[in-house]
Amino acid sequence: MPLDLVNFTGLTTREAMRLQEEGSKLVSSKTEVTLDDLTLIGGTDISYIREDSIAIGAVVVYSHPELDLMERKACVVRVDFPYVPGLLSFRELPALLIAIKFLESTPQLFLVDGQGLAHPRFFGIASHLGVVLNQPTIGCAKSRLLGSHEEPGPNPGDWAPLRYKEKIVGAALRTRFGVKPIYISTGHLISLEDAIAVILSCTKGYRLPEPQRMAHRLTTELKTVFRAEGMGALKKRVSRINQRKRL
DNA sequence: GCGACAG
DNA sequence: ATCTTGTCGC
Repeated sequence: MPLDLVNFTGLTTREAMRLQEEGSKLVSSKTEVTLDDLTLIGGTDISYIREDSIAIGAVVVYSHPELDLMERKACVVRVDFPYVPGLLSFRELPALLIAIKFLESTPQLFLVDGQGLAHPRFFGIASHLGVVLNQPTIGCAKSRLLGSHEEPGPNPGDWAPLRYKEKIVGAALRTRFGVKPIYISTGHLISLEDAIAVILSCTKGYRLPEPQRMAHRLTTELKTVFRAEGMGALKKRVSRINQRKRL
């Protein structure tokens, strides 16, 4: 029986780590989509409400290189797996997959909040999502999970390799002058160099690339609806968003 | 044993 | 991630 990288119910941390070791063998760093062929790019994010037991997942699609918002989808789901450094995907992937299923368009590449290759077993959430979807993904994290690097230059585009166990697993990339760098690592079907180029191509003066910013904005917006009007209003809002084809 | 530790 | 007011800087 082939390994199940989607159903995590009842999974122990030991089994989860085992799945990551197996999953990492399926990762490819061969670029499948170059900047010229990239026309639709997706961004994902998750927020939590009710003591971390419920997640609000969101995915947005942007045109490239214009960077116009084309579509957005969301979902509200219970989360069972706790947050454990190194096992993030088992907690967040379910919500991301549900939101992505609602998409009508098909982005060629997804930006994921978290690491890809820059992971203890080289299978962070970006790699995990990429293998499950069999599509290119890039890990775009706001902080470091592991590895070391020198301080990248101060200008947008400057970056320094992130090293872990003698290997370059990612990059500390400066996307905005004088602001803390973000951590880029390959998820699946892309090289680090191309991943950096993609990130820079959709960054508009803010620390995070546009698809990521918008996904985060949507998730925060929905969380506000919950706190102000409750679960009923939140679910209605989500279903209303999911009915719209585009914006 | 101790510190680090994506979201 | 989440809990939170004011505050320093471009």
